[in-house]
Amino acid sequence: MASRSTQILEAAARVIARRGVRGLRVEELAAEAGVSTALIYYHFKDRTGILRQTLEFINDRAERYTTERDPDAEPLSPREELDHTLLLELQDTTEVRENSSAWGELRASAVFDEELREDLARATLVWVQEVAALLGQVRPMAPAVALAAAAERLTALLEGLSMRWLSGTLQIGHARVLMAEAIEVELARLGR
Amino acid sequence: MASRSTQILEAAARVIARRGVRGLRVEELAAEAGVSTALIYYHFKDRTGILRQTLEFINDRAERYTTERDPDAEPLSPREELDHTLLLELQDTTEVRENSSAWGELRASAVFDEELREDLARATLVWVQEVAALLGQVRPMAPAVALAAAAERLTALLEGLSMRWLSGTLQIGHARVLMAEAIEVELARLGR
DNA sequence: GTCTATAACGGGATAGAC
DNA sequence: GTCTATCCCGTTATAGAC
Repeated sequence: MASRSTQILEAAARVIARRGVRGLRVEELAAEAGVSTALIYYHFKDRTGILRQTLEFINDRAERYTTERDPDAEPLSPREELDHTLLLELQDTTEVRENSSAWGELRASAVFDEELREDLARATLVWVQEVAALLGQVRPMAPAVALAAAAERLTALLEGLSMRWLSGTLQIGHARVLMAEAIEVELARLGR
Repeated sequence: MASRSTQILEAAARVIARRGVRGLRVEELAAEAGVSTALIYYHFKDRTGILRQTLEFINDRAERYTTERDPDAEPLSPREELDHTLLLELQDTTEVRENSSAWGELRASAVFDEELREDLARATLVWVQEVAALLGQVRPMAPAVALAAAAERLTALLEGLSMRWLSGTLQIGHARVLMAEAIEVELARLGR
């Protein structure tokens, strides 16, 4: 059974996906969690505290759905794993939507908030290196700098496509096609 | 002499670059423009109206600095014009920074604000078609759908790189290199 | 731990004079 | 067209009962 705090954090993730970090209203969060606003303040210091812990919560959850795989399923080839990793973020499921929204909010907020930058830069670096490593498995002969550059482009593109999807500029299906082609394009270059 | 409305919009671009769309306070905007808050509401319907027109304003301005060229300079080749158009958005000047910040904010805000979506989608479409046309001049034999897809990827990548730059995750010089290489990569594919 | 009720305040928007 | 003054609503946060 999830604790009250967890229940509130889950509700917060849903509200943030719907309204954004800066659109989160404590009253709406309370309604979403089925509790009173006062109880929110019993469990969390203030609005900023809610936000910080929610982003942590979302990050942990993303780690789970990105990494975790059915142990009975046959292992993926490097190429499949690459596609899997990148295209997983372009799926219209509640969890991915919530996560992508929060990530986009975090990225956009960091432009005006020094405090967020370091965490964001570190998380981005980890992600880029992960993708670079996967690219390296598919193209073992490619030089490291080329792999790094391709990984930076693919992840930056994913962020761009994700924002266009979430902001209603791009259909999710089309975004996936564009992303898949981008992987092709980059691999073609790395394979020369 | 710029009109009052223009003066306010210029101030709005500066405030948005500093505080973000959601950090824009009408009072701060009034101070920045050197007028009263009431005058803002004389010239604009409401806060959302300010935002919408500012988007239009920065778009027009971007159009200007992207398109406009010294009439005495020799004309650019299609390829040069393509590089020019895309790399201009990755320059550390006040105007570009303001435009990119505002654009990123509007993109992020549109995720949670229906009202902004249509304008943003239209502006994006215009931009994508412009880039697709330039790509078509460099690769006249490429099919239209391939040109459109490449243009969507390049512009989405530019948005992604721009956000990383503005949020302090990526050096501007490196962002330019990545963008330039992306153009190479896409042209290589279109040229097959 | 959880609620109801409300204090306190920030900020969008307007009235009305000039 | 532009200002000063202010209204008033939405939101955060707390007090105090249970």
